[in-house]
Amino acid sequence: MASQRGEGETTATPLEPADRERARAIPEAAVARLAVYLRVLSGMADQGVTAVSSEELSQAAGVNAAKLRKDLSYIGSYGTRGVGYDVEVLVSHIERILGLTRNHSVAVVGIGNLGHALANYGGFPGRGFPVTALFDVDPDLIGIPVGGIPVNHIDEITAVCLEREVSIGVIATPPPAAQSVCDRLVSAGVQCILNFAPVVLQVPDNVEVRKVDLAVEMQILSFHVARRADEAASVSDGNGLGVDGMVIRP
Amino acid sequence: MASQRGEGETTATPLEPADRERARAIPEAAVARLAVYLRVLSGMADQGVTAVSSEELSQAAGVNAAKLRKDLSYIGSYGTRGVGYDVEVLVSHIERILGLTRNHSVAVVGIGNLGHALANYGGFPGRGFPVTALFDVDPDLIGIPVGGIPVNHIDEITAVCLEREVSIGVIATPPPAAQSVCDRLVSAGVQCILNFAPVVLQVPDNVEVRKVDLAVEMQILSFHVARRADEAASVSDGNGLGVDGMVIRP
DNA sequence: TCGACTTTGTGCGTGCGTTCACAAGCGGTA
DNA sequence: TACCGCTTGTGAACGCACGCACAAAGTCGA
Repeated sequence: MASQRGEGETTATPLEPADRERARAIPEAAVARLAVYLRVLSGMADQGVTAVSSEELSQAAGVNAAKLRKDLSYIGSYGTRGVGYDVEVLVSHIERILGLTRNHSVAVVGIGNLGHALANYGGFPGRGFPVTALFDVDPDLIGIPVGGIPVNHIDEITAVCLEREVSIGVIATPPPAAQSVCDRLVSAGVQCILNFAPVVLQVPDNVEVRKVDLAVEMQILSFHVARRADEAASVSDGNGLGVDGMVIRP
Repeated sequence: MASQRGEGETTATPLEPADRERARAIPEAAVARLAVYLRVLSGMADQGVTAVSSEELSQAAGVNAAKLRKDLSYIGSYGTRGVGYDVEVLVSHIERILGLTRNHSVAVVGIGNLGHALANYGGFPGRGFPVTALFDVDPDLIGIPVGGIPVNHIDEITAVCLEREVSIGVIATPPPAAQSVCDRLVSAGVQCILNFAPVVLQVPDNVEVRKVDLAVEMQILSFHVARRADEAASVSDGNGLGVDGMVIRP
């Protein structure tokens, strides 16, 4: 982590002070949507589309057109009134704001089913996220290359992360190991963590954690299944009476 | 597997009308947190803890205590003032609200790296989500069991989903196939979809979609890396010190 | 050059979700 | 039984984000 930004020359495009100001003010929700816009725009660019209106783009991204324009306004005014947005221009500005002009070296910890899948994505979806280090505790895995990267023992995490300038750590371990792995990543200077383990991680303030929690996602869906089923039931059973005779539906 | 929910008598515990009313009013964000509370509580129950205060529970779940109490109040008043909550009671009420008293049969479409990983979880984290069907287009995969379930051809999706009463579809296909798979799931009567493909799915209003988007997650982290780097840069124009006094430039 | 049309950028009202703060309620204790 | 301390449950204030609606600003055709 120490020399992530090289001295003198850096591969990353630094943000203009005006943009810094902006970046600080972008709502988290808008950042997530910007990433979606970026993907849609990239797809359009690949198909030779050069210009797009907020209406078209918003529809492709599945959001409200006004919201999209507001989101884009957070990063500056790069549209042309009466015409729309230049796809290339928008792509490059979103990439810049999202920090995608620099490479983010990724380490995956826990090479089980999920870890394998993640490692094999190799250079994550959307590029710019090369997986450069893999870790596990299983002696049978150490040294075996997965997706082209040999697996290191987890004890080497600090040294390897520093050496390869890992900026994002992905935790794909069993739940009991997650917090300990997290602590090690943090002490190796990793400030951004993507956590697949169903555990609430405790981290210092200066570390950013995003969690991907399958169980929670499934349970949210389950909630909706149940809600739907109950709505259907309450329509079909037809008495509209609550537990103690209280009328729920007027 | 065909008779997961018997005809006539259902294994699912129906919600009382009073709870139905409540379930409808629970904010989406709160539902997600309830799932987290549930996991923490289950862990506590396994360790023999029988009672817990909102303060303890909120800390373990990584949220504000007041928010936790409000979240719990959405599902009813099951705490004891001056004491706290009974773990078992809370677990069973959250399970009921989230619809976890019934089994939710899951189909995974796209048996690549990720699909394999998902299928092998076998009965999803937290139980209650048995994977009962797998689909792919690759002829080499058809019939091969993964995690105990043989892979079906995707053309059989409607028949198999209906037969096995699939209520949740998981899309783990390459992006170009996702929308088509989604359409097929919907026409097979699946109303809840968990989408891992980096595509914005278009679905009818009565279908619930949750998406897990690795690229977006990585890019959000990237944004934070960039923001941090810029903050450090704007601070360090002289002292070379980072946020917590750590030397960024040796 | 002018006018009509199109689309952006944004000020503002609205609604939802979070947080605060306190009254209500319960168990323990004298 | 009456009091005390603790914790819940929730009313109310706050803040953020969404969406509307419109002015500003640009293009295109005449």
